[in-house]
Amino acid sequence: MKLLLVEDEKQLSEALTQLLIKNHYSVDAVLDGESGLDCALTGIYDLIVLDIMLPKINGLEILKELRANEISTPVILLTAKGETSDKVQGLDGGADDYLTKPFASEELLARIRALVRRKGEIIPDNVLTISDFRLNLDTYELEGDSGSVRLTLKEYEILKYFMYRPNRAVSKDDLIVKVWGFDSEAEYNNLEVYISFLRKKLLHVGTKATISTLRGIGYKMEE
Amino acid sequence: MKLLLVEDEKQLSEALTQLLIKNHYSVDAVLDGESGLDCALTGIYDLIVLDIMLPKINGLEILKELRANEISTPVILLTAKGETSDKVQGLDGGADDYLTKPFASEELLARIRALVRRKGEIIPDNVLTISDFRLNLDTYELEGDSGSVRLTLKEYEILKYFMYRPNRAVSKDDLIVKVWGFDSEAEYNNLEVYISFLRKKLLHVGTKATISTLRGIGYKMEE
DNA sequence: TTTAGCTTTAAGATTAATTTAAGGTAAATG
DNA sequence: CATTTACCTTAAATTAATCTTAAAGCTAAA
Repeated sequence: MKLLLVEDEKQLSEALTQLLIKNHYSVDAVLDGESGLDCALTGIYDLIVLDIMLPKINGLEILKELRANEISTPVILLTAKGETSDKVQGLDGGADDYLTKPFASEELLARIRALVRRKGEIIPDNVLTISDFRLNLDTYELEGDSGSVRLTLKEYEILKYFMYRPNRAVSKDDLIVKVWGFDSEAEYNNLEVYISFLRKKLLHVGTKATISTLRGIGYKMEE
Repeated sequence: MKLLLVEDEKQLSEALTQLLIKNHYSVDAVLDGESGLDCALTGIYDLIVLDIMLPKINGLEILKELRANEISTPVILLTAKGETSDKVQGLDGGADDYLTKPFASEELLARIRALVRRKGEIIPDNVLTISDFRLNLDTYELEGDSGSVRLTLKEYEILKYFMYRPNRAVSKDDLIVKVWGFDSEAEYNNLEVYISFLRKKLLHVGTKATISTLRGIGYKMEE
């Protein structure tokens, strides 16, 4: 998680940098608006902490420029006490949150956490996760610790069905109805072939999860 | 979790209501199609169990009306035996699942769980409990204080039969009919072998419950 | 039309559940 | 007490379900 800190008061900048590093963020700190804008425009940051009062270019202009360039990195503005108009302008200009100096470290950390989280919610990652592997619903890819594979449509649908019901017995009939349709002529063997394919792919991406067979009952995905 | 039950056979309706309440669902039951549609249109239910043959408005029409009003509450249709065209129409019309009468309670519960789960909620496993051990109906596992074991299909069915009748005598003939089917050629010895298997597994998971033999009568599971 | 990639079919191999069978144990009977 | 009968337990045999692979069949895109 990479943060950009744009703050000209050297002492405060260093203190915040220390604080953020201690909390496992990777931090780039710059001391004036011009450098701030340059860095911010790269778009590589997960979040920007931006002071408003800055030499050369002020924070609000940076923010405006950023949004004009369609960079949607979340921004927390730091404003001096009482400057309510800054706050309004800032939020109107696309800031995600603001903090009035002086503030408690915990306050800043909490807001950073909230924004980083919110970002995750705005762009919901369409991924189902079970133990040590993931099924990416957007790309039809099965992702594990030692790689990822494309799944075909049938493989995907079968695995998805399992992933909604981890550690539960699933009957072949139910699976066939869900994947091939209720009026399909698909035989058990069709499903069995795909289970075989899936097991290979699960192995290939290096997950510990397995599809175990329950003879006469069906299958069960075990984490 | 709020369910709507639309079923005109009063006896069945009441039986199902009891069953669902026992399984911790909150249930509204109505006896004709008109009321059914009114209730369903409120959209407050998490799932609807809908009979097809109904007075006033039939189930398929209710379903159609619902979907036309963009109400996407999951629907399980109840259909009389053999009415395949109903089934086809129903699933085409936006039903999520269907069940042919007569059906086992467990079957209905399982399908409700499956549909509700699809909405992303976590549903606890369905488990039968007797004194100090449990039969997990979703995983086919026997769970005790000192571990759990997989049961095979026959073991599972026999144990389930006992657990629905704790401390009661059970005849061998009944068990054989239930597990092997009424026209099976299974000998008493077949059952006896499985009782032996089960006793071992019960011991293994560390329960105090036992299956005692009643000479000339059958067996009894004692807590 | 050709091609590539899925899906289905089919057949033989494998494996685990189930059944059979046989020898032993304990309860009931007389 | 002897004997019958029901039941238990184990291991081997059988059966049926499932696995796996390869090839054939499809379908949509090039």
